Amino acid sequence: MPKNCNFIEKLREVGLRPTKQRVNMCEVLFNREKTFHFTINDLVKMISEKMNEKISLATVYNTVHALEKKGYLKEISIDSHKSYFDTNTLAHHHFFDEDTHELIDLNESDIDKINIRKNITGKKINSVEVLVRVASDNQNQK
Amino acid sequence: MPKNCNFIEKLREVGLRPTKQRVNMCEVLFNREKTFHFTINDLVKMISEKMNEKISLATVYNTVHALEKKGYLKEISIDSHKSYFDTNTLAHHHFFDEDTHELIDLNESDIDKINIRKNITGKKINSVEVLVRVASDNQNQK
DNA sequence: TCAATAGTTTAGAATTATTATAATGTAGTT
DNA sequence: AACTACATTATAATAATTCTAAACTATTGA
Repeated sequence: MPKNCNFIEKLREVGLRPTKQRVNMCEVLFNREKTFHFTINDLVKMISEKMNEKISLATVYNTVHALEKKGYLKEISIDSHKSYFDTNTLAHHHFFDEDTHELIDLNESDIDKINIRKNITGKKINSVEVLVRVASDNQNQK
Repeated sequence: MPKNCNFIEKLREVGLRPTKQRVNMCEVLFNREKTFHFTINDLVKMISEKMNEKISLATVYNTVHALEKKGYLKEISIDSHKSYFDTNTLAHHHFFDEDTHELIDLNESDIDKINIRKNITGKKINSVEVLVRVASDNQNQK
């Protein structure tokens, strides 16, 4: 979604009612230069601050899942203990910093095209994603 | 770990007391031809059957984590709702079948060597792993 | 061999993340 | 304005995992 667009119309277009909570969530998520990664808890805090009032945790879960279903968010499974979401919904690769638990996008140009030689009969490939785990140079692997 | 080895000695070598529960867990996990993937619940069932008595869920969690820390198991994060473990502890790639939630290992030869062109100062690469999501050919992506 | 002790197992309680529920509220339509 | 369908909310329920403290067991060394 482009910067400074009207999220009321965007939401309506995809069949989601543009409630106060949803519009605020969209502004927090999409009204920015670069895509980013977040957890549900991060998002609750950010929206509550923006709105200057509480938002129900259940609403954030519901709305995140609604946006995910419409293709505006993507869930990232990296750490089994936390669920991350990404506003970059294209298939892409990540660095995961094992020290800070920070997630960093890799550009297409940072990695060679990946060719999968095996295929499974009756199954098609939906996505191919690489996870590069990194950690501080002067300490051992966790 | 090779087939039919004595897990009592193996456990002792890495500093884990060879208790009845741990030896049984090792036999379930490592006394087989091929590496495999499992969840904690799968494992509780398998060990209980093998022992012909109940094993505490807490013990399975403790022991899986002890084996993981010693490098005999590896956690795989694919599905944020379930935690999978793998007896193949080498960095390797996977197919994930989105229909059945089955996890299939990819051989080294099934995929070209991956070259990461970007690097982060002060960080070293610990692993590079590819996840290929597949689904039935005649249905849309989940 | 046998007691001391340090690590282990256990059932159940606690915690955490997520989903369900049901009452209240609100957007869109007439 | 009023109806209706969908949303939001606080709270309860559920599920996965971790914690706790008492009972147990493998190891050590007298």
